[in-house]
Amino acid sequence: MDPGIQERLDQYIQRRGLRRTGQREVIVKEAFSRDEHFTAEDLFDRVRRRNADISRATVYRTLGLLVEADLLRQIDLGESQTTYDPNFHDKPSHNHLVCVDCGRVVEFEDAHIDTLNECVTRRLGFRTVRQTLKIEATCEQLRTNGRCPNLIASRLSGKRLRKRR
Amino acid sequence: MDPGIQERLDQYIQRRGLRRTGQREVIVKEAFSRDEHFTAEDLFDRVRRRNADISRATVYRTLGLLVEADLLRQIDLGESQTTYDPNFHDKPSHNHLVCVDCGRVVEFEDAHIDTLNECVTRRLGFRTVRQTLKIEATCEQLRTNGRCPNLIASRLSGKRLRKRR
DNA sequence: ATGTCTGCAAAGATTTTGCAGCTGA
DNA sequence: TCAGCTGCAAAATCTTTGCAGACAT
Repeated sequence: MDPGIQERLDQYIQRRGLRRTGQREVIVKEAFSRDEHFTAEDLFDRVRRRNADISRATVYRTLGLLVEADLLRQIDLGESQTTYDPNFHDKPSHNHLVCVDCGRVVEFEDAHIDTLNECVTRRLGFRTVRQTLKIEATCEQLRTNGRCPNLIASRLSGKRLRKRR
Repeated sequence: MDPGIQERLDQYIQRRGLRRTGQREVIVKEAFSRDEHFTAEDLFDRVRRRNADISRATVYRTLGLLVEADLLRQIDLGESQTTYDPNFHDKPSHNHLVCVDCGRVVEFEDAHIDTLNECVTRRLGFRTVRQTLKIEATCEQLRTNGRCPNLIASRLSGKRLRKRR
C-alpha cells in the first residue's frame, strides 16, 4: 500500500477530531492492498477473511470516511452495487474502459482528454471539479480472431459483468 | 414527443412479439413528454397524476423495456436512485455537466470529444460501443460575482442534488 | 472524561418477482 | 387461444441508523 494513503488519512482524521481505530486500520489496509475495484460486500469478505470481528456496518462507515477524505472514489461500472476505486491517489485523473465482451476494466490516463474536456467546460461557463469518463467497448481481438484472452480468463474466474439489477 | 420514439418502440415490440398496452402508452408518452431526466419514482408520480391506475411495478417494467429498446438511457448523476435520460434519441452522443453549486445538469455534444475518445479506445485495442462522460463543475459566475442565477433558481425549486445515500 | 466508534439488529430505500387473473394479437 | 401483461403484495438487495457499551485521546 502506498504510504501516502495512510498519511493523508491520518491528516484527515486529525483535522476532524476523529479516532484511529483498529478496525479502520484493517479495513484501510485491505482496501488499498490491491489496485482492483471492489464493492462494500467484497471488502467486507476480504476483511472477514483476515479478521473475523469487524461488522458490515463499520465497513460501510469506513468506506464513507475514505470517500470523504478523497482517498477512495465511487465509480459507476454499471453494476447495482456501489463500486469503489482505490487508484485515484496514484492516478488522480484516470478513466475507465469496460469491455462488454468480458467485463474487464482497463484504467487509462490521457492528458488530451483532460485538456479538451476542460476547454469545453470553460466554454459552457463552468470550471471542472472532477470528470468521469467511462467507455464501454468491444474487444477488437475477439472481433477479428473470434476469441479474446480476457474473455476466456474472465469466464474461468466468473467475472463477467452482472447486469444492472 | 418525437414521433420517432413511438415508431421505434412499435418496431421493437413487434420484433420481439410483445404487446402494445394502454399502460405502456401512457408511461411512454409521459416519459418523453419533457426532456428532463427522471427517476422511476418521478415517472410513477407523473403517470399517477394523469391516470391513477398504473402500478409501480408496471412503471419499473416499462422502464426496463425502454432501456432494452435503447430509447431511454440510465445515467449516473450521483444520486441514489437510477436516473433515466430521454434525450438520447435526438442527441445520440451527448454528455452531462453537473453543477456542484446548484445541481443543474447541462447536456452538451462535442464531436472532438467523441473523436478523441474513439482514438484512445482504438489504441487500447477496443472499439467503442458507448461512452459516458460526466463533468462535475462549479459555476464561474458564482465564483466571480458571488452569485449564480441557477443557484437561486434551484434553491427556489428545491432542486439541489441530493448526496449519494 | 468525553465525544467518537463499534456491533447488532432493525429500519429504510429502491427494485424485483411470484402469482392469479386480464388482455392484445 | 394463449403468450404476454398487470396489479398486488411479498421478497430481495443494498445501505443506513438508533442504541448501548467500548474505546481513543
